[in-house]
Amino acid sequence: MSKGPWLDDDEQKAWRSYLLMTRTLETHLERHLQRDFGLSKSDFEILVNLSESESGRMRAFELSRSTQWEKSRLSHHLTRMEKRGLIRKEACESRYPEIAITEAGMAAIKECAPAHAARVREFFVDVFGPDRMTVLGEVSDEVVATIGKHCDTDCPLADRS
Amino acid sequence: MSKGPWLDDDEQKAWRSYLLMTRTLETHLERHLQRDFGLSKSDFEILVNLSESESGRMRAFELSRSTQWEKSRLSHHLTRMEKRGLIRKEACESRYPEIAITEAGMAAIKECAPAHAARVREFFVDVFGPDRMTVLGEVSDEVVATIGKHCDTDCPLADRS
DNA sequence: CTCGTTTGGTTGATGTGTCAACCCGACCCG
DNA sequence: CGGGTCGGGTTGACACATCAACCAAACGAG
Repeated sequence: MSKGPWLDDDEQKAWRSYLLMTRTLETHLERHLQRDFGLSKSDFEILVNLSESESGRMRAFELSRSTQWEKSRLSHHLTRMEKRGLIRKEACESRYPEIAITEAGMAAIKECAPAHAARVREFFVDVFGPDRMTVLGEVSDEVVATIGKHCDTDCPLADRS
Repeated sequence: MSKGPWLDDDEQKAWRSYLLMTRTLETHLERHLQRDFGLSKSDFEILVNLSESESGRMRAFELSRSTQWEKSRLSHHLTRMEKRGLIRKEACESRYPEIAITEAGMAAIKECAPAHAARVREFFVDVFGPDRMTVLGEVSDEVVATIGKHCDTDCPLADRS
């Protein structure tokens, strides 16, 4: 702000390095997941959430909250995942279906999680090292908080679920 | 490596903070671009590259190299952008068409670039501050290099253009 | 009670990304 | 000359994301 909107050369350079890094890392992890286990990043995210819940079942809006996905995206993706046998929508007493992870879904995530974690460690965590990793965690939270503060009063990023 | 594949609690926490940050920042910037200027992140990336070239025209494979996109994605997106009048594919002497930015495309990016840069500054660069930003740039390059090294000998991430 | 609003969720249209297949000219090797 | 194969690019089918519209039950105020 003190320096106007534009980025100076150093800032540009660092920003573009960051952009390249996030893209490279993301595509690398995603391709690995896809080609070795047939799971997309989205599949993985859903399965992680379900498998970390006690009962292996959650309501759709809980998933929506924890993944930050739009409800329609979630709905579409869940029907696709159901078709592939990774989850099941099962009716329960109170009107809305619960989303349950299937045996196949559980097996899939148990199989790929260690390899995925190993890649995250090898290509990211270990490259940063403990100190820089700690700093990254802190500053990430700050960035999220800053955007959140701005959006509370300005734009509807907080998902109109 | 010394610690096995799994992430410990601190690492998990930092990693998830990072994931949340990248997603939040990306969707925020993208929504802003879309709603205020009608441009997607992809449009923006193409237009930046073209507008930064001297002549305002590039061959498709140059764009492919600098954006790191697959050729088919690029081809599809360019035809869509041409339909919207942001670019033009024009024949030149040597067999392949050149991609040229149009007046409309130039106008679009000139209009949105300052606001975009301002948001990057406000929500990211200024939150990091100069020191942490410098470190981020360095470590980003290291991560990219690490992944690149691994993929040279192992998997075809380097786009089989 | 009834009407309006909120909440949880689905649907369809459309835009975008990915994969595999293909096209075609150039270049190389026999 | 004849056939690889490589580089640059297009195409079609499909998976995925986004947006707006819709639906039905629940809630709240008049």
